[in-house]
Amino acid sequence: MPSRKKPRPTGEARRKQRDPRALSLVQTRRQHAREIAEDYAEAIAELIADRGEARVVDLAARLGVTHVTVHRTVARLQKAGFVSSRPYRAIDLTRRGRALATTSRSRHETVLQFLLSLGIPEHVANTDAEGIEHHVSPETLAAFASALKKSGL
Amino acid sequence: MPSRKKPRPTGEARRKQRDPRALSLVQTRRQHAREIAEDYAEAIAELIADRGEARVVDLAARLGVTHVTVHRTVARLQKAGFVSSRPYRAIDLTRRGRALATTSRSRHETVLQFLLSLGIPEHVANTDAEGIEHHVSPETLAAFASALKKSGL
DNA sequence: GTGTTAACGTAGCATAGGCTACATTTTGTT
DNA sequence: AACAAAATGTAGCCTATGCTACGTTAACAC
Ligand SMILES: [Mn+2]
Ligand SMILES: [Mn+2]
Ligand SMILES: [Mn+2]
Ligand SMILES: [Mn+2]
Repeated sequence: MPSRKKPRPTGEARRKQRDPRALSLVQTRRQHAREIAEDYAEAIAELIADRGEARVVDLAARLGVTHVTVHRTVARLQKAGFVSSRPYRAIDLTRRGRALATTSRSRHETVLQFLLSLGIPEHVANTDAEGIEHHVSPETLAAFASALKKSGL
Repeated sequence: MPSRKKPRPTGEARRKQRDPRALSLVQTRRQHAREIAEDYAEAIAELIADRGEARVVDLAARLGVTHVTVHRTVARLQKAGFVSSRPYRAIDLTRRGRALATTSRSRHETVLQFLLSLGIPEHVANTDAEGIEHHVSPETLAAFASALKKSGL
């Protein structure tokens, strides 16, 4: 038996061994932290493409929250480097924001098409895809795309 | 042109027409609100099955959070009627909690098996399933189960 | 039985992300 | 130019969910 002398660290560092499955839950929480950035980036890019600009009210209507929530969130996303905005002006994506929008949109579309290919009704597939998209690893995304290609033939 | 006289309601009730797609995002947020209850119920049921009881520390290790977070969350779940607990004692599921655990566990398992059937590596499938499970409608769940049955033959 | 320690609980802090109510600015109409 | 309305911003509230630090209780070893 090893003679451990070191006074164990305080706080949560010791404790019962962390279950390895906990990593999946931690990862899921990280994905949730990124989820809003992804949905906003997608929505902003879409609004700019469809109407030339993305306004706070448009985002609010698109995302189902109040303009106040959008305002605060945009400020946070700006601090995080995804968007740029000035008072009373339309919202723009930074280079990083555009990159996020592109990959998110593509992944969202793949997930949606995959669900539709399983025969899920459109309305349901839309909602499920909105949630699922943020939890799909590159591996799973590739598997979805590949299954889609096969079924699409 | 209709002569509208009514002073529009204050607050956010008027505003630009809400995009119908916003409903999906609202639904996704609702699912997130339920997610922790589902994961806790699953974990508690599992611990009880595996070790006879579910302790705060075990849940913390299983879920990847501190015991403090577990403590507070359990209190909230108790208020919501999913668990019962008393100071310094093990945590129990109520009837409702057991029902939630059962359906959550089953859905989780279906999602996981479906991903595995697509050839996703186990480690990745575990993590993806952990996030995806909470966003799978009954329709999609049925489609997964059905695809699984076919592939399983 | 006493002492140590693990488990549990509490206090207090932070961030994210919802909201309403109200203030300000911009924009469009006359 | 002036007014009305829409858009945007600000103040302040709430809940959920994470954390560290520290106090208290229960369990176990001797
Ligand atoms: Mn989404
Ligand atoms: Mn689960
Ligand atoms: Mn989960
Ligand atoms: Mn999610």
